[in-house]
Amino acid sequence: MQFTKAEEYGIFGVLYLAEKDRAVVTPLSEISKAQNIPEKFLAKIFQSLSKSGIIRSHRGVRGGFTLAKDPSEISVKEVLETIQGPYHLMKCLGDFKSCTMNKVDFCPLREILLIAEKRLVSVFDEYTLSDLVKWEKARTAAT
Amino acid sequence: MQFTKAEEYGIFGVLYLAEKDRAVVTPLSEISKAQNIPEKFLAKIFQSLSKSGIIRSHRGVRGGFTLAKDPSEISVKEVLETIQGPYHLMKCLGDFKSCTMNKVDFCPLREILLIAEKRLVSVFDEYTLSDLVKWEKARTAAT
DNA sequence: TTCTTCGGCTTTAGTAAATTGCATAGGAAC
DNA sequence: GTTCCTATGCAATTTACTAAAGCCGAAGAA
Ligand code: SF4
Ligand code: SF4
Repeated sequence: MQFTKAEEYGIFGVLYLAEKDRAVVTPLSEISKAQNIPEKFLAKIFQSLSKSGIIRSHRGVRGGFTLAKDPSEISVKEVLETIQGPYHLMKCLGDFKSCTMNKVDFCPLREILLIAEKRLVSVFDEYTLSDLVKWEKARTAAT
Repeated sequence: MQFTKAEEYGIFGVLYLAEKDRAVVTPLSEISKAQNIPEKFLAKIFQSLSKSGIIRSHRGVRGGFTLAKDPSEISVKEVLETIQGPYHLMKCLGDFKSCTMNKVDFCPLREILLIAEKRLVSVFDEYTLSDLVKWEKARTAAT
């Protein structure tokens, strides 16, 4: 529900890959060091990302990770949801049954949360990793 | 950052008041019982709401709470932010200095979070308590 | 004075996030 | 095929925050 370290780390992890050539295999240790992320934590995150087909893993000597698709085809939403599951402002938004109070039939708060969440998630769906990389490059070029 | 019980309880608490005539003084015990909220928890929430001028407290025998303004003048955002402080998807959005990684100059993730948060909060700013009451009444009338 | 209801503070319990550790498996290099 | 490197998988820990309860004091109507 909230923005968590895992998500932040995940984004920066894939972003690091997105900034390189897709063919370059990058070990976890390098990413972890470059982005200041606890290595084991990033490992767990990358495991999920690998399973869901966003990145590809390569074991053995000189192994590591590469992006599985082009950065322009990976939405921010995709990355975030892979890491922490569907983003919900409150559990009941995914399933009305999980309402903690006993609003079995109707809940005005839920209505407004649905609207809010829809707008929120749409932002993450609109942007891709290549957008982020673009912004960063534009910024460093400007200075 | 996340939607918390306190916020949910707070909304339902004021909503209970909003459904009544503004002149009626309602004790915490009644609200707590009607909405299934731990009384002491609700007490703490109402304390903040009282301080920020959303509701008014009345002590002594037959005391309790009333709304300080008309429901149509109380935005959902106002209530939520009173309870848990400014809503931020990540701390750095309020203050760049509180960045946990060392992105001192620029951060692409922050850019996208700013956009997302703006859209999210705008929803809560658009609706007032009277909107929620209206929805509820429309619903109960329909069934 | 008395009883009721809010006010403010402290403490406890519960839950989830953040991090670390270790033993295993796959695979390149030689 | 041996060796070394790097990911994989699971368990355990620490930390942080949420949720809730408790206690005593203050205000105020009856
Ligand atoms: S009371 Fe409303 S907002 Fe809360 S969990 Fe139930 S449906 Fe969701
Ligand atoms: S790295 Fe970016 S998103 Fe994360 S705290 Fe710093 S500014 Fe915010």
